[in-house]
Amino acid sequence: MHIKEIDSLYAQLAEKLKTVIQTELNPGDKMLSERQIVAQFQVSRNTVRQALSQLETLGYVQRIHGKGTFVAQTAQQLTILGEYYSFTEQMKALGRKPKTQLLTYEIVNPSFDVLKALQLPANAAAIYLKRLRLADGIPLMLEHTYLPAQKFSGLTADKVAHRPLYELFRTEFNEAFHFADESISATVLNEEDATFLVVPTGSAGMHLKRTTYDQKNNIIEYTISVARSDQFIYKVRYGKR
Amino acid sequence: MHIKEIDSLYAQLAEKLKTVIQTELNPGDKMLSERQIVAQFQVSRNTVRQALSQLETLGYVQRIHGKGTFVAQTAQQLTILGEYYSFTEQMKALGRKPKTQLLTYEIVNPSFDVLKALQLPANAAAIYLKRLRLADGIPLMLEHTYLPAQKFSGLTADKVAHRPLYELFRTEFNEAFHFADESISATVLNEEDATFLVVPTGSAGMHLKRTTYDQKNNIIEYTISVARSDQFIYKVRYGKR
DNA sequence: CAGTGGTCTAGACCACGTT
DNA sequence: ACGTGGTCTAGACCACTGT
Repeated sequence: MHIKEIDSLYAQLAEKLKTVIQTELNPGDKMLSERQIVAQFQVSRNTVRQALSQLETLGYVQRIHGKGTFVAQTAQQLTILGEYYSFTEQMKALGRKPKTQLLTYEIVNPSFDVLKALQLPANAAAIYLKRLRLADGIPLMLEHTYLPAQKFSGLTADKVAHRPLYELFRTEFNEAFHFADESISATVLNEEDATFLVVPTGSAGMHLKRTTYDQKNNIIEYTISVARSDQFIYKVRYGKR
Repeated sequence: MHIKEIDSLYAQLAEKLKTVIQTELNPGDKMLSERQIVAQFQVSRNTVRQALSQLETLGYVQRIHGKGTFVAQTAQQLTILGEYYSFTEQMKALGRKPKTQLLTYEIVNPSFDVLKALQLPANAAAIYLKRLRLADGIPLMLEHTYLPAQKFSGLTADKVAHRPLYELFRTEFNEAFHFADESISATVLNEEDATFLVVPTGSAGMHLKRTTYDQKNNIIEYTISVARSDQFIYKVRYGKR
């Protein structure tokens, strides 16, 4: 095996730079500037930028406008248990300072997909919440939550902004978490999501869609989340219980 | 909200092209060539290529060397249940033709991370399997599996190549799946993984790490998988059982 | 063969951060 | 003021796909 293709110039350059990074430099070190690489390797600056772009998307380097190119710090990823239902409690258990920003509170006529997920009739209203979850000030995930408006008619923006959702379910609506279905996929972050999560457009992210059921097997919540994949790992256990 | 920044030229161009794609074209349609865009929008070809690159990583278009740029087909993603333990059985249940290619069979002295995951002493050997999973001929995931060599000493390459691993566990070693821990994260695919999965380097992918336990709570398997995120969605259920 | 995307060059100016 | 990465240009050649 190990068939080596005749690579393009920038791919060769990226390989060379990768070697330099791994053998001579440490995380956080500043490396050669683009113009220094141009001079040293006798290639055009566009070629250098192609090589550096590849190294950046693969997570080897980080480029900062006006400062330079740096060997990437490998961030410590948080391990989040999938079945855990309270973000706030879980963050506290991990010794992190959780924060939830309520960005939007609206009564909406949801799209067909959302109606289907909530198993609501065509004209039903839903409460839409857009919330940003942070740990130690670092944005972790952006959540779009839809709740059946009829069932949770007393749920005001003020309440949502100051208390955990699952706590409100229990105390104000006598609804307890029974089980949840979650689907997980990976995507490249678009500009809007990337802006909220403070990462470059094109970074890897996780898409989580969760449907939560109460004790009577009614759907009480449908949440679509977009998460920074450099900041957390999702952990799941199968089988034993 | 909706603060609009003064974007770069290529970002503006990308936005214009996106509008054209969404209003005038259908998936699979061929769109303007790079040189046609250059002529029509009065920008340089590099700028056009920057815009198209962005649209490609965000999944709006697909560029094919020698043919042209096409509006992306949104692939039908397979829903894979996380707790299911046999790839082959699950694919059959979904009506897909599964195939597993055994790429590597080796007895190795695994790295520290793998030893730790398998809870083996420092000098222990492991069986290393590299397998590519396909459905209907499309590569889905690349699996790196490590098994404790002592426990599975009779497991030959020939057996592994022709029968499902969990079946061999049951029939030849009297080891049954009890439970598994799995961690899930998203990354951008590096060149090697992307080559096996037949997607462009830099596409989004999922990293799955699974530790499987038998009835006596001994670890019988540690598998690191890299999966194409355009081809499948991982589904998990919490709580009820 | 013509047309397409892929790579590469040499040079220019802009925007940002530090000194 | 200076050096950095970010954007943009105009032009060239290569590699691939179809006719």
